[in-house]
Amino acid sequence: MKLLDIGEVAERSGVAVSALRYYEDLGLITSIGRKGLRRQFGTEVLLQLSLITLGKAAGFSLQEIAGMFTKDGQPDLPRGQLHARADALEAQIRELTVLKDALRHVADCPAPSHLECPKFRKLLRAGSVTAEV
Amino acid sequence: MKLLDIGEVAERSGVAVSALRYYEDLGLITSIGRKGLRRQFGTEVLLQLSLITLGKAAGFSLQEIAGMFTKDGQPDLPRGQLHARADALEAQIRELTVLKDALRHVADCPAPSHLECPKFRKLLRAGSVTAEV
DNA sequence: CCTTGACCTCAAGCCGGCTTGAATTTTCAG
DNA sequence: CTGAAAATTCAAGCCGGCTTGAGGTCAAGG
Repeated sequence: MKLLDIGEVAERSGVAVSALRYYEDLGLITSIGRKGLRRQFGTEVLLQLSLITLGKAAGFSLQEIAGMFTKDGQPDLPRGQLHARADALEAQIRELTVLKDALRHVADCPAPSHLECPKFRKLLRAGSVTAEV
Repeated sequence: MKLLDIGEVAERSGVAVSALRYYEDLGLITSIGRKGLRRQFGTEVLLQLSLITLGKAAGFSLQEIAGMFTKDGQPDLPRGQLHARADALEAQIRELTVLKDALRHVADCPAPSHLECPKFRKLLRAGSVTAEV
């Protein structure tokens, strides 16, 4: 199996060298061994990094992601947790959609004060972002 | 006009007292004056806080939000910026949707290794979250 | 009048997720 | 063989957005 220097992992994964060391500290990835001082990574680390990046984008913390790999680096994905996160993402998507519409409305509404526009207020309320004004 | 103690503003806006002081430091909100030591706020601060909360939810930084109020606290919303942010939100929504689908797929796909499932890989690529594996 | 609870200021701390810097060591191309 | 490029460790710093703590002040109800 071809071994990769940390720099090559960084280049191919798009993850900074310093971040890779940090991930190794956290136990998120593992180097196969050393050549002199230098860490050597197997190519499977690239797949792991894809999953890590995916997990981060989905809003998991690094700690949570760490819990999704077994000690030997195999993904071990907790179905329930994933569905829960997917549900959370759906909720977030709905929220962001409301927000986006509110933003467009604010940008385009010719009313003197948005705060008095009933449509705008309704949008806000739909987003659970409102004080008791 | 009725004046509000900071505690009442906190209660009615859902924003912590410490956060309100912080916002005042940043110039995001303004107290009308003091009664003794105590800040007194006008009720319009509640509307401002709604907008601030909205802006935060939409991903604006506090600095950016500060730029959306005139010196006298009137909203002064930069249309272009709002549309740009709405566009960004749309992009984020698309990304999150892909993510959500990927998550559901991972949770349900019976394949031994998700990393080898073509459908999963396709989902990942669609989300621009992939390394050159 | 006096207590008490809400308020005040200021500096420091916390969170996650890295990045940066300094001082070294090693590898590899020429 | 040599010298540059790339790697190493470790501690400290940075970011935004607050929160916390210590120590002090004050207004209003009983």
